[in-house]
Amino acid sequence: MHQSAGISIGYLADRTGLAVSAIRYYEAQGLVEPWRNAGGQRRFHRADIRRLSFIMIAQQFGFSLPEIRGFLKSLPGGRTPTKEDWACISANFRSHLDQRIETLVRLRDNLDGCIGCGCLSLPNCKLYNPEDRAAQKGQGPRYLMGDRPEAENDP
Amino acid sequence: MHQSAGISIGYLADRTGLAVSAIRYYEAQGLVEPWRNAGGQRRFHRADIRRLSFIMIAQQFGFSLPEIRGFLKSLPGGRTPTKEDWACISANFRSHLDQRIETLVRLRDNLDGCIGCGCLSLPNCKLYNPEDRAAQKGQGPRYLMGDRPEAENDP
DNA sequence: GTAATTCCTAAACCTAACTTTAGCTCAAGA
DNA sequence: TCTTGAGCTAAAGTTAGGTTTAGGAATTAC
Repeated sequence: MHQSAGISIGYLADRTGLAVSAIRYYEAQGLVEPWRNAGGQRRFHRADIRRLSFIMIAQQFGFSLPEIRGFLKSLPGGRTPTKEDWACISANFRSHLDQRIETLVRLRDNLDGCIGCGCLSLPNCKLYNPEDRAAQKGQGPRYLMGDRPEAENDP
Repeated sequence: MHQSAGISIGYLADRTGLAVSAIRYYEAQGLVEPWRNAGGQRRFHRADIRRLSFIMIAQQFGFSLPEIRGFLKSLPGGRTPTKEDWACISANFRSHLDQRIETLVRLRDNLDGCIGCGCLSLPNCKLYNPEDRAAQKGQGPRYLMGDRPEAENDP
C-alpha cells in the first residue's frame, strides 16, 4: 500500500492555521498520532488536517481537549476515516452541542424571571429554585442570589 | 448612618458557597470592595452576597472576571443597590448573554450543513464560508475543515 | 556542497482563576 | 483568661492550553 510520505508538521500547521507547538501539544494529549520518518521527524496523514480542524471547531464550542479526545475515539485507527465515519462523529458531537446550548438557554430563561422581579433575589426567582439549580454545571452558589429560604436578615 | 458592622468573609463564604480564598481573589480583581474593621479584618455589605452570586452566575455563562467587572460597574458605589439597579444590570447582562447564545446557535446550524454532507469538508459546508468564519470568536482555522478552495491534493 | 529552513526535545514560561502553605494576629466562647 | 477558630498577608502551587527558548539535527534550496 503506497501510504505515501505523509505531510510535515509545518504543512499541517499552514493548512489548519494552528501553531506547530499546538500540534505537538495535541499529540502529547493523544488527539493525533503521527508516525516518524527516518530522520525522526513527525509525519501526519492528510486526513489529520480534517481531524485538527474538528478539534478547533469543537474548542470554539467550549469543549475541553479530553472531551474532544472522547469524540475522536470513534474514528477508525487503522484507516483514513470515511464520510460515514465523520457523519457519525458529527452526529454525536451535535447532540452534545445541543445539550450545551439548551443548558445555556434554560439558564437565560431562568434569569429572565429575575429581571422581571427586578432584584435577582426574591423567592419567585427561578434561579433560586433548587431543581433549577441542580441543573447547573459545577458547584454553583449554595444559596443562589444571596437568600436562604428562611431569612435575609439573620446574624 | 448606622451602616452596621458589616458581615465577615467567612459568613459571606457560607452564604454564597464560595471559598474564602476565592472572595479574597475577587477583591484583588476589583469585583468587590470590602472595608476593614479596627482589627484589620474585612467587612462586607450584606448586599455583597447578591453581588457575589451575580458573579457566580455570570461565570456559569462563561464570562471572564474582567467582563463581569464591566457589568458590575453600573452598580452604585456609595449606596446599596436597589431593585432598579439590579434590573438595569440584569438587562445589560441579558443582552450579552443573548449574543453569546446566538453565536453558538449559528455555529451549530452551520455545523448541520457539514453533518448533512457527511464529510465536514466540502465547499458546501457553511463552516467553510469565509463570512461565517469571520463571525467566529478567536482566530479560528485559516482553512476550516481541511480544504482550501483550490485543492485537497497539492504537495 | 553549503546555507537557510524546518524540525527535534526538554524545560521554562504564560494567563486565568483559584487554592495551599506558612507564619502570625484577632476575636469569641467556656 | 486562655484557648481555639477565624482572619490576615505574601508567596508558591495548580490546571488547562498553550508558547518560548535553547541547543542540536534533518531537510530543502540554490
